[in-house]
Amino acid sequence: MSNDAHNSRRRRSTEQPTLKQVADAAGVSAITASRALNRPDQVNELTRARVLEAVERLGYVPNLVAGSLASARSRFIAVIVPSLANSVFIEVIQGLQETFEAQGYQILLGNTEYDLEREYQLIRTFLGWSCSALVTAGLRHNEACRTLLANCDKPIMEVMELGEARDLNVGLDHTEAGRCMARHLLERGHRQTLFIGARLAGDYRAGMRYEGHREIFEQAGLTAPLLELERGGLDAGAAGLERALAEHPDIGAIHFANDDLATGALLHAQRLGLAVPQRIAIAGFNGLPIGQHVTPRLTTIRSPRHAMGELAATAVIRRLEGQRVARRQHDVGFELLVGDST
Amino acid sequence: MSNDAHNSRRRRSTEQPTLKQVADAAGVSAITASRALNRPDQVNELTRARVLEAVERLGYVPNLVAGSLASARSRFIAVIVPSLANSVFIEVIQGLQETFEAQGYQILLGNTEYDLEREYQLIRTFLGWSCSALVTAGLRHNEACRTLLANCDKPIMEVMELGEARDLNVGLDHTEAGRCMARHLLERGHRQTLFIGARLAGDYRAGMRYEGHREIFEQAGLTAPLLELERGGLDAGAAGLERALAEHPDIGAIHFANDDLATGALLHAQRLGLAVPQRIAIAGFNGLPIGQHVTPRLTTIRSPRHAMGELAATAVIRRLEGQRVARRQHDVGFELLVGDST
DNA sequence: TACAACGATGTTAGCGCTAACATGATAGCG
DNA sequence: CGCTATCATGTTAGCGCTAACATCGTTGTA
Repeated sequence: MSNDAHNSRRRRSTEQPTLKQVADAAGVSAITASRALNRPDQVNELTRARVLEAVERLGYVPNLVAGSLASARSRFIAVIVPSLANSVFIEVIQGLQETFEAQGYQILLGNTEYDLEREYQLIRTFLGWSCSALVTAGLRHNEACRTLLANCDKPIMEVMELGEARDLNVGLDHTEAGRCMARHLLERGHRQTLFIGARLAGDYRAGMRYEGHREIFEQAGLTAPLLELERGGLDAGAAGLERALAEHPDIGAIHFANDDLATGALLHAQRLGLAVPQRIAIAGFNGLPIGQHVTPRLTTIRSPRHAMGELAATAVIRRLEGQRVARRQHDVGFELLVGDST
Repeated sequence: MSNDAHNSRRRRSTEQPTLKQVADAAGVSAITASRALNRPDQVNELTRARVLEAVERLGYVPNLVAGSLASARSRFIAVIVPSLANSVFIEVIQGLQETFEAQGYQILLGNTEYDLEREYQLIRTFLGWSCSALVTAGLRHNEACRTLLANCDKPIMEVMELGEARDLNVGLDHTEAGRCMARHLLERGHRQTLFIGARLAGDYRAGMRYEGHREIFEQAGLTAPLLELERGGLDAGAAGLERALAEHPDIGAIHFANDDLATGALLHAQRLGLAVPQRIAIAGFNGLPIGQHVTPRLTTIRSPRHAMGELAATAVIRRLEGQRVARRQHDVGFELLVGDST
């Protein structure tokens, strides 16, 4: 005995009401109910009111999966970053999220852990979710990933750095940032300097800053040695300072790849009783708040990371809405914050 | 003239190959191809090899939207946090993400900005995506949200704090943490103390810590005034210190709601030439690395946030796989880190 | 008055995949 | 040898929604 019209092969799992039920309750067809919810201007105001009332009464929650399948569009934006441990990416994500969510897009966040193969897998997954657009941190991808991106007609936004982007690009010139800090150190009279970074294979943008740094010092006829650490963070910065003093006793300034390292070193110098910048000058990158609170204030470079996220999202949204994007490439620039540590 | 069998109402948008095409290329039916990809043990090894070869050759990317609709299951886990600006949530998210992604689940991240109405909207959206489970930070939700959660048969995990959870719960007792620090301050001989927090309506867990703090001091016959700031962060901590000294000149110790505020205050005290802890003792909460790098080291409470995420994810996964979850409620505890600032 | 133009709504046919059931071949066993 | 159990694969019928086309009344216009 079937208690239903045709229970031959039913498999509705949840008892959630469907759009059809809402439509029946409102006395309209399913498509009208759909339009009432998604294209309000295409239905009569009274009809819409009845549909909304039925939605409310039945506690209808639209099945977005079905909607995406039918329309071949989801309102997902894939966002792929190499790390969540680094606050830099968090700030960009925040800018992206605020802007996208305000327009009704949902972010799908992927974390590659600096692994390009994982990036490929993530992009595959996200494409499988018919995401509307892709935002990735960085311009470097592996072969498979480049193929996937090339064969995909969705907007692709590459953020953080500037360069030969596939499609849209919002970022800053890291090589130039490295040059900028190097020039500052030179101006301050530092001749014996060291660049300290961590895991530069992954954080290749730090490597680019080192290249800029080296360029300037070599132009001045000076060497610019590099010290690469196994890990990042405050502890690593402190350890890096120790190693620097041991391996390069005559060093006068250290250009750190980021503020975490630099702050760790600066606070450690305090503990060691080393005068900063007299005995050793310290510079960072990122312009994190902590750098402006330590004494002496850290010399660093600040980039508009939140704005970078907003600008990137805005450009993607314009593209998705079929509008022209004014600039495919946008340099957000950076700002040298001269503190008292150099 | 149709160049296709029946182009009456075609609307395939992308030219992405479908599972059917893969199946044809491999000489099997669609369902076999599906099984080859999703239930490898249910198909013959050779058949599977042929399917995988076809997948590779055609560059097939599974349409996860269609799969989810058909199976009424997605591999999404909704994760809802009140803020991304606070590194505390980031660490929990990292723990969640690592664990979930390792099991093939994708995180859908929502940010409520401490707004319970936004939380409701996010949960609606995520349910619309047929997420497999929901992880939310905190036990407080608004009426609509509670209804939604009550009528939803998916695993629900509430993290960060312990209490009357709807389903699963992993967290720590914030009231007890507040008591713990208060006892420490009492032991150190501090009688005139002040609790400083920011935006406690949103960060109600800080409010719970204050309640614990007050309880202990009132039991000792002492008052425990509260100073609430408009904003958080290092700057706010510095400003809070100034206000505390102005409004409570006889104060000997400040219990800050978190390490950001405490560190800001501690570094500002340095600049002001105030001896910490002799003139003013400072305590925080969270156990952030920076607190262990400043001089004097910050007294604080560390909670295992990364582990909290891992444990939460593990429990949810067990539930999803139909296994029994040993403990519906799990207290991850906390640890008093006695520094030199108290 | 006839006809186009438009607005509001409905009908039909999928989107690409998988659950449920069906089938057929092979193995195991008394 | 007939029976059931098991494995590998196929057929059918949706999942819940929306695109595309169709319909029907109402207006405006020559």
